[in-house]
Amino acid sequence: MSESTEAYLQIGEVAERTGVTQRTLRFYEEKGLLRPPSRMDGGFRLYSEDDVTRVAHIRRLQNLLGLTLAEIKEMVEAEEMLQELKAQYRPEADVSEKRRQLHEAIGVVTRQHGIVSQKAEQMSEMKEQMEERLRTFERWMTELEQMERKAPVA
Amino acid sequence: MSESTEAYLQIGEVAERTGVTQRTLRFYEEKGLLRPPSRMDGGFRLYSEDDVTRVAHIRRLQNLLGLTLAEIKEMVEAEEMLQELKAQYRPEADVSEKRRQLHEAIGVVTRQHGIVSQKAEQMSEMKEQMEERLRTFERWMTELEQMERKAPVA
DNA sequence: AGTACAATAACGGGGCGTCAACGTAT
DNA sequence: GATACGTTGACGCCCCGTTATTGTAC
Repeated sequence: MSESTEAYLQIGEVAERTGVTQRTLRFYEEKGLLRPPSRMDGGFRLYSEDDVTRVAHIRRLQNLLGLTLAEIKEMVEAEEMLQELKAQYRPEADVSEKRRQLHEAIGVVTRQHGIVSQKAEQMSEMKEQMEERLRTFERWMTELEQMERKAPVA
Repeated sequence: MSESTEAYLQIGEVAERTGVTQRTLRFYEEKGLLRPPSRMDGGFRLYSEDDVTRVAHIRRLQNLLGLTLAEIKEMVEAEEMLQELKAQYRPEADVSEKRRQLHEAIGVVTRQHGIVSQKAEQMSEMKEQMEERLRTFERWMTELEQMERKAPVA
């Protein structure tokens, strides 16, 4: 169904598309957040579309949830297990082992979901507060303008 | 109306109540995020309830919005201007100067509000995604359990 | 033979954690 | 005089940004 044998990206393109620097991509690799990509003969890194997705995911976990790279690494590893799980879906292998892995993955995502829910709630609180403050400011501004009308500057 | 002349807190109590370390409190002071508190004769820092509020505010800006301390400092300074503004509300002083300050404060809060809105939206997207993933996992789990029923382990 | 892009190595900075050595006393 | 709490350094870690130097070619 899908064609195009050359979906490979160099580090610069990945950087551009994900909004991180090349340095960051190499750093993530060094820390085990990204699997070492394949290389060209000259040593240039060749990334896949999957890698782009991964980076985007990592960034959301960092920016939105404020997780450390160590925490993110755990999650990323759990996701890899799922990849395996999906890949070996046919070969029935050890079913109880699969159950164990799946259970762990559910745990990870459930924890993530808890964090997101909590943060989302705090966010809306904060948003409300800010909106109220803005309304107050606008009132003050109006009052100040009326003062200027009654007692002009000079 | 309010009594109790001694609402003063030592650094340890502030740390406990705000959930940051003493190191962090001293660091914020060093960086100008907290005004240097008063001191006892021996040199111990004495914080006010206001300081506790400030710290909580700073932390929300850090954790929820992911702002840098430099950015937070700007905001904190804008808030101080507002304190003045409120305090000098009677003394009519330079009205156009007040307008300028108020205008700036409105700008700051508006920017904050923009960030919050955007993040809140991304949050709910993420939450949805996670909920869908969880549903998928549960389905898989059910399937696995059925497989075990048909072909028991040993 | 020049340009664009990539590779590794190394130093630097923000935001604290973590001693160490020493002074105070809610 | 022992205990809990506080003070100022100073060094270290994490997550990269930023050169600098050298090699490769989607």
